Amino acid sequence: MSKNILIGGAWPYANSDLHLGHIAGLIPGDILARYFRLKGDNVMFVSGTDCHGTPITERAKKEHKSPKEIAEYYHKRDKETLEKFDFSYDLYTYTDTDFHKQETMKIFRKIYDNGYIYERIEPQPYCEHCNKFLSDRELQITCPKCGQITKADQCDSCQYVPTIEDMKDGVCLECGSKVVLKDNKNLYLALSKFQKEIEDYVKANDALWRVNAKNETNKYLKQGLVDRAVTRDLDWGVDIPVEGYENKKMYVWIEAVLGYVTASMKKCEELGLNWEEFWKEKYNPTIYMVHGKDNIVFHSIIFNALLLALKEDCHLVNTIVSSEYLNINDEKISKSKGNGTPAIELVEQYGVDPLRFYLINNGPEKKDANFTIDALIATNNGELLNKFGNLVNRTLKFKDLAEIPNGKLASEKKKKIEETYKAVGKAIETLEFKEASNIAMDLVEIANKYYDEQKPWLQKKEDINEFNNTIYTCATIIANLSNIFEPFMPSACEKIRKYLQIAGKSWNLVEPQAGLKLEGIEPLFTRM
RNA sequence: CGCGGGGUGGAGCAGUUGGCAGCUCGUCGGGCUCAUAACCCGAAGGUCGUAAGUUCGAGUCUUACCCCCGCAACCA
Repeated sequence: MSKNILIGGAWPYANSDLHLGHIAGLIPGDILARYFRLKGDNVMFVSGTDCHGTPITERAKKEHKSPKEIAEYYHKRDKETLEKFDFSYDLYTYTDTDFHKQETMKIFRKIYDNGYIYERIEPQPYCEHCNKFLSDRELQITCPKCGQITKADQCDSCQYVPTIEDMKDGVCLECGSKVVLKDNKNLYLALSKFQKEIEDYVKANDALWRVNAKNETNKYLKQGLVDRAVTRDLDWGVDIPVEGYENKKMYVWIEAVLGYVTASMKKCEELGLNWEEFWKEKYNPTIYMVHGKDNIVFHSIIFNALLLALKEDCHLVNTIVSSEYLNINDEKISKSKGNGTPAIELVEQYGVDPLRFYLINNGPEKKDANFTIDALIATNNGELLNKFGNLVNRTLKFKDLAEIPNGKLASEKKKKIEETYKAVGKAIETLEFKEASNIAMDLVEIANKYYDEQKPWLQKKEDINEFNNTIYTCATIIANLSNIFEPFMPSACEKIRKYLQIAGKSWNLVEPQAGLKLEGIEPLFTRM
């Protein structure tokens, strides 16, 4: 009975390299995707690069490039980074494709026709010199509360959020001219109409959500959902499929979040599948959204509201998988501190498995976590190499051992393996990834203990049958570790499968072939 | 009364519905030699930030207080 499972990884924004914090927040998605595939479920794991929005146009202007050039550069770079981290996306696309733009426009139009997107005319700061309406962040005002000069989205020093009245004396950040207030029309998404439905939905689904996801979402619900403008006065983005809005673009969060839908449509189209299996109520899919804590409300509230507004029997997001933040050397990752080393450089230097395992085992699952190179080295040498790598090596490269002996799997170890599948699976399904990796590692320790108790180096001289059983049992444990660790460290698992000629991956007990020649066994991990 | 996160053996952390305080590393002692000097066994080390309360029982619930961290922009 395979289930339809849609997993959406947050869309990286195309204006800087991905750093380790991004990877830490996205890795749970890959764990889920790999695990459910092993279980035989019908998985669709999608993401892509978010190409639109003001920060990219600002950056393009500064570098005398087009927004498209910036977006394409970072899309390529992010895609390569994610591949090097072994992310198993079914499709990693970007929002500037014609397909995405066409489909999001269709969805937008449907929501408009359904009456959940409506026009509102209201005064907005306008720069007569630049000849354009200014967004809050393009406007400079004197804060009426504390008197400081600040951008108009929020006061830099006292956090006050300016009203439209406060903006009438502002100046354009770009040219310094004083602005005027002028009527502008924008389209608004009627979030307020979904207050009740989203409240009920959250109550019914949040059992597995992290505390941060519940709190953030409830904070907004408690304040009452406020309608949000979904059009922007920009020239870079997705067009508005409504008459009279030819010179505006779609609010980036609206179309970016719809990327989960368009990407799975695209992939299903390529494969000749029906995308509705992952999104429509009648197919009973399970939907996971994976991202950092600052993305929560866009997925728990706005995205769900869009799905509701479509009125097409869409299934809502079941589970929000929201990570906390990763600090580097006890400091927040920031460009000004220069500690946001591009993740791609780290993975090239230290290898994918150690970084993945570290981020899973010590990552920001429930609270902010810290990353240091020393801790990475300790995890690599102590946990991975000394325990896991050594188990593989001492078994498969036992002195003068040429092939997997014809032995018998110790029954209590067989039981242990089966229990481990169950326990790791349960931990993954309840989003306890740190716990899951610990349980998996316990099996490694059990195997090392068993090895020492059996003393195969003595058995080999004294009782060859016992020796065969010991090595066969350990080889079987190793074979199953290649399944159990697959969601965490796919590269190392691939190596094991190659050594033991395990054909398929699965979430069931496998046994290696007795008589298999043991050749070309290389260490799984390298000492740092 | 701005918001949020956190204080658990030397370090880093786990403790989900209250029920004998756990894990990894480090330290000390022992065993083994198959293995990338890796592995295994044992030991020391904590009044769980402070105080009061609820309870047969509190790291876990309540209240007060103390301390640490983040909160312009870049930024998950």
